[in-house]
Parts: sequence; structure tokens; C-alpha cells
Amino acid sequence: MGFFMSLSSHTSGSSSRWKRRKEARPEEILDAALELFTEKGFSAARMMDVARKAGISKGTLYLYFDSKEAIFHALIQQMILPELHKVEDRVAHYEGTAENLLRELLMTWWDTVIKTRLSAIPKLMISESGNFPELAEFFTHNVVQRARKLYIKVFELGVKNGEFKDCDHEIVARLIIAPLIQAAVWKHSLARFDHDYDMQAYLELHIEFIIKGLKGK
Amino acid sequence: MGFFMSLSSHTSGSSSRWKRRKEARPEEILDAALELFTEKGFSAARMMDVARKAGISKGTLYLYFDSKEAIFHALIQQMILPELHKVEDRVAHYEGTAENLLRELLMTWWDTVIKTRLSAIPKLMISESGNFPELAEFFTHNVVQRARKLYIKVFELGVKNGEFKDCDHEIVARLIIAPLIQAAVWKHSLARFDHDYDMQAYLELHIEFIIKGLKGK
DNA sequence: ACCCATTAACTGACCAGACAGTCATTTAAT
DNA sequence: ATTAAATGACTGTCTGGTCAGTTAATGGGT
Repeated sequence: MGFFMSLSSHTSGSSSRWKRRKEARPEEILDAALELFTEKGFSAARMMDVARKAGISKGTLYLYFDSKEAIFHALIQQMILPELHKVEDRVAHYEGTAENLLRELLMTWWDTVIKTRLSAIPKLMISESGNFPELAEFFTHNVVQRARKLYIKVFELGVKNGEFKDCDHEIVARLIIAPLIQAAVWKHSLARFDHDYDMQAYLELHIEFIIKGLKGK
Repeated sequence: MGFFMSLSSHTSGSSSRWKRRKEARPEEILDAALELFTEKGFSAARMMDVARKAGISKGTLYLYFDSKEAIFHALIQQMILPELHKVEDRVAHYEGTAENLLRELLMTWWDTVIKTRLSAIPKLMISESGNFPELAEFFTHNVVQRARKLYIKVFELGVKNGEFKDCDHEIVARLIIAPLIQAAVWKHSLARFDHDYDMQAYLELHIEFIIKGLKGK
């Protein structure tokens, strides 16, 4: 027993059957898991597939994570928060018009979240919220509500400056965010069955409509 | 074997252990399945739980549907299309301003889809698109794209009337729809961990922003 | 009105397959 | 020679689907 046929595609060309790569494993595992959990859902994703995609065996997964659920936790908790911190800092130190800050924020978020693999996180968290209520609560409080608060701040700055007309802050923030979340979710679900569309134009038109709406109210 | 303890809560008060209800079963099964599939996802939802929620035994499920997957198919194919037909008829026979038609369309959709249990369908289809590519394709072509075409038509009417300024039709349609889909998805995922919000105000502000954006471009 | 034969809706114990997680063994690295 | 990273066959459990048996409903005969 123990014969070998899988030409491990990961670092092909090596003569040895496998390499010790203690440092690189966790991130590779999380990447593989993010992709599979997003595509199939947590429950339908198989640990053996995660292992294969990460270029290791099933047993090795359990050297780095206690369980399937532990991988899911790590995904949600490690991948988004760093990005959020950067944006919060940016808003805290910003000086200028609210309109420009809003434009910048939306474009930054677009480039660093919606266009990258991070866009998978919202779709995953939305799909699995029913099975992981505690994580969903963590995510809602520590990502969603904090992001929303950021946009509320920008809006309030604009109202204070006389740039924007006042109206319900939270509703405005939700309307600003909705098309971005939707773009992320779409990208990882029905987009592959739909026409392509010009995502940049989508973002720009959204910004234009929102700015016009906020100003002219 | 065969002793009894479950006081079947479904039609309590009856002395018999169960009733023959051939006509009512399919819809009750679909309702139960929609709720569970939406909450847990297709894979994590157990047939026994669907059966219990529908007030029947597991075996009875298989008198009405061939498999778990058949229930999923029936859900997607039977629940949304009738609503879509109504709306398509309305647009085909409409006479009046594009602005008023757009307002009416959004409000109608809001009341008949977003506010009802039908709102679960988009969240479910988005979550499961990776596991049911054929159904996802069907849904995308027969629901999403048809709905989008409807909004494109309204927009084109507005452009022809001189009510709206011209710009990319499909992008506009996507931006009009995004906050509604987002509201539906949210309702069935992270909303229970988030603050409540005034959904009616959300819809009304969205309509206002969109109309202003389309007019003033 | 009652009984009993027949039908078919319904049940739930059971089965076969699948999968998360384990661990004795193998092998890279030092 | 020693350490520890990595493996994959194995196991216990869980669940979709089945089917032999149970029971509600029906209606024809007395």
C-alpha cells in the first residue's frame, strides 16, 4: 500500500513526493477553502477537494486546522478586517470635500475588494449565515456595520459642509453600499450564466447617481 | 415498534394519526423546503426536517417528488415565473410617462416579491448557483434577463419621450435592480444580526435617486 | 345504518454510500 | 540517527432514498 499516482501539480518538477512547507500551508489552505466554499457552499465542499486544491493530503489539513469549521472561522476573521482598517484610517485623516472622499472610498473599495478574491467573502457569509449564526453576527457587527458607519460619517461631513442635503443617514449608507455588495455577490454566483457587463461603467454611473441624489435632494 | 409520541401539530385536535391530503401536500412540501433550503442551504438541509416542517413523514416526500433535487427544481421553476408574467403584461399594455411606469414597477415588485416569501428565491438561487449550473442558467435567462429587459424597455420609453437622458441601457437596468435584489438577499441572510431599518424609506429614496439620475444626466 | 372488502395515502425502520476526522506509517530534512 | 511534516487507509456517523407494512377513506352489500 501507499503507491503513488497523483503527479502533485503544485510544485511539479520535484523528484521528491512532497516537501515540508510549514510556513506556506495555512495560507494555501485558506485560499483553496475560500474558493471551494464560495463555489459549492460550506456543506457541499469536500475536505478532500480542499486538500487537493491546496496541493496536500487530507491528513495534512488537520495539522493546521482543527476542523472544517475552524477553516471557515479563520477565513472570515482574517481576510477582511485588515482592508477595513486601512479605509477607516483614511477617513479619519481625510481633509477635503465629502464628495471627493466618497468617490475615493467607493473606488478604493471597488479595487481592493470587489475586483479581488476578497469579493468572495460577502457571498460566502451571506450564503452560510444560517449555519453559522455566531460568525454571521461577528461579521455583521465588525465588518458590515463598521463599513456602514464609515459612509455615514462621510455623508455627515457633506451635510455639515453644505454639500449634501440631509436625510436618513443609515438609509443613505445602505443605498450607497447596496450596488457594490450586489456586484460582489453576482460575480460569484449568476454572473457566469449572464452577459458580461462593463463593471467600471457600472461603478461610475452609480457614483454619479448617488452624488447627484445627495446634492440635489 | 411503531409506538407514537409526536402530537402532529399540523392539524391538531384530530383523533386519527394522519389524514389523506393528496391535493395539499405538494405546496406544503415546497413551502417547507423553500424555508429550509434558504436558511441552511440545499446541502445542509435535511429531508427529515423538510418532512417534519411539512407535517408528514420522510417517505411521503417521495410520493410527491422523486428526489431532493426534484424539489429544488420545482421551487425555482414554479414560484417566480407567474409573477414575472403579470409584470410583463403590465408593461406591454402601459400608456403614460416612463417615470410613472418605473415607479409603479418598482413598487409592485417590492410588494409582491421583496416583501413576500418569494424574496427567498433570489438568495437561494445565488447561494446554490455553483451546485446547480443548469438551473442557474435557466433562472438567469428566464427570470433575471427577462426582468432586466423590462427595465430596459421602460428606460428606452423614457429616452424616446425625452424624459430621460440616454446612457448605457443595460448598466442603468442593473443599477435600478441592484438595491432590490440586495434587499431580498439581506432579508434572508444577515438582516437578523443587523439593526432593523425602514424598508419603505429605502425603496422610496432609491426611486428618488434613480429618477433624478436618469432625468438630470 | 352498519359492516367489511378494497384501495391508496402514509409511515418509519432499514440500507447503502458518502464524508469528516484519526492515526499508524512513511519520508523529507537536519 | 533523530525529528517532525506529511500521508492515506480506515472508522464511526450521518443522511438520501426504499419498501414492507399500517391505516384512513370509500362504497357496495346486507
